[in-house]
Amino acid sequence: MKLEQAAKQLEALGNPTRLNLYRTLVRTGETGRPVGYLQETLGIAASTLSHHLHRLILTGLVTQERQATTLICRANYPVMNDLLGFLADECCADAACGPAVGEATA
Amino acid sequence: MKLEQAAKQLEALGNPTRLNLYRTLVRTGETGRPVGYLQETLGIAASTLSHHLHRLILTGLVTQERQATTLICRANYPVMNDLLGFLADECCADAACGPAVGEATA
DNA sequence: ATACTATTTCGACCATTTTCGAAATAAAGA
DNA sequence: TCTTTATTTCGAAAATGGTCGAAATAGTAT
Repeated sequence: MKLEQAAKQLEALGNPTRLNLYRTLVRTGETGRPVGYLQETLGIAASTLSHHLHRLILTGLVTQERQATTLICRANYPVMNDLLGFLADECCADAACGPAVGEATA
Repeated sequence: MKLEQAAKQLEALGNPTRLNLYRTLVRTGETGRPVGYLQETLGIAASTLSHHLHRLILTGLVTQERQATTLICRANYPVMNDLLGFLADECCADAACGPAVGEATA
């Protein structure tokens, strides 16, 4: 994965409101949640939520699907996994993360 | 891990310059790198680097140790692991994440 | 003390972010 | 069509971020 893209995704998650929002969606699972539900749950202005949602969608971390008048939001798990993979590759290339990390020496 | 703290760390990594810097340190391993080396490698102003370094240090992702006149910077692997664990927990707690990335048991 | 090297802090500038309420749009129903 | 519900876009204000060069500081050696 490209560093630029990873940075964008990390930045998207690097805001408490968005991380909370994203966590809600991740925990929800494939069924997803309507925007309105998220707005009530998070207790922020609809326009603010829309803005954050947009940012998450731009990075690919979240997807939306319309069902009648409501928009269902879902966490995009594969994208999350790619991002985790990027971080893990940088950190745990050698799987020696737990103990210490004698990585590049070998 | 607290959401606020995770958000701060993600935000710290969510900037291309800092992510690049952090990646360099992660790949370097326990030996670490002097600030001056990083400055040359990344090709940014010393003051800019210092600013970014400071942010990474504040979140705990990077540590510094003085050796004579030079400061050695190192990635703080345990902190990275905690962050990965937080993300993995949120993602793979019970949802169907394709390939498991980091076993959050760490 | 003086000088030298390595790094940080300061002061500034411009760009981006976060947030809100008001207004606009989208979809479906009466 | 006209309403109602759900959500986004617009406009704007305050806060934060990223960058640099110049000046200040920390540490060591002479």
